[in-house]
Amino acid sequence: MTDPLSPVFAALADPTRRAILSMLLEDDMAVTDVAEPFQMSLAAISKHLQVLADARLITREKRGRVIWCKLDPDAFRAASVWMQGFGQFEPVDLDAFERFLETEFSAPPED
Amino acid sequence: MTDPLSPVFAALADPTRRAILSMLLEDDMAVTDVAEPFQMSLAAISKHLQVLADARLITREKRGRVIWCKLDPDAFRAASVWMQGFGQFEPVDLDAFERFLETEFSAPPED
DNA sequence: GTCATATTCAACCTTTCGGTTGACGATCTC
DNA sequence: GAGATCGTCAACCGAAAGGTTGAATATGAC
Repeated sequence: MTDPLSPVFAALADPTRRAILSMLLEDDMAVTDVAEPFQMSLAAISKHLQVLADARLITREKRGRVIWCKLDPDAFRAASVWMQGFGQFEPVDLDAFERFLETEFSAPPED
Repeated sequence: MTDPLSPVFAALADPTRRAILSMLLEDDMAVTDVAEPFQMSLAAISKHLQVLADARLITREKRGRVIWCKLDPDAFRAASVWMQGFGQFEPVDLDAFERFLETEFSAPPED
């Protein structure tokens, strides 16, 4: 079953994991540092990070004996897009937004 | 614990519940009609609807012996706003999006 | 090589989740 | 009132979630 959305929302359903994501918004972090503010075992945090990685909300990269965790925006975007389908009955003109996105993505990057 | 986000994401984590929400996007529905396309008992669907209602993603209103379910946009919006905090480091040109929103909201509707 | 550090693995426990079935209360129809 | 329909409740079940502890595995420092 290829349902990428379920693991994303399931991962976001836990306040500890959302807190971790907020921390990672500031900066990439090592596992031990992620665990520090929480009153639970390192193994528990390690599991939470695994859940986040399975949902592709974060990536982990090993450098030396330290594993660095960083946010991965892709899964956020997919979930966000799905949710915005339910924003349709709010004031933003979605057709206009789509036209905006099209020009936004098709335009050659300037520098 | 007042954590409104956790039940919302937990509710969205189940594909059956997301399918129900998509159906409600079309129109308000009675519980029996919601259950019809699914291969599970009415009681199971009833539980799913309870979860969605607890998360305030839907509201239910009893008229006669029929209970009508309808989407409630507020919880969607709250979750969507939270997620957009993590979309900020994505490639979409946010400044351009803001300009888009501004014209979108300030321009008098043309026809 | 030895010792400390960083992280995961494995086994376990308790609680929650998602489903079932059968009985029940309300409501409409006749 | 009798009978069908709408929806929930209650009890149960197996699987998954979220935590613990203790051992294991890499790696870095000396």
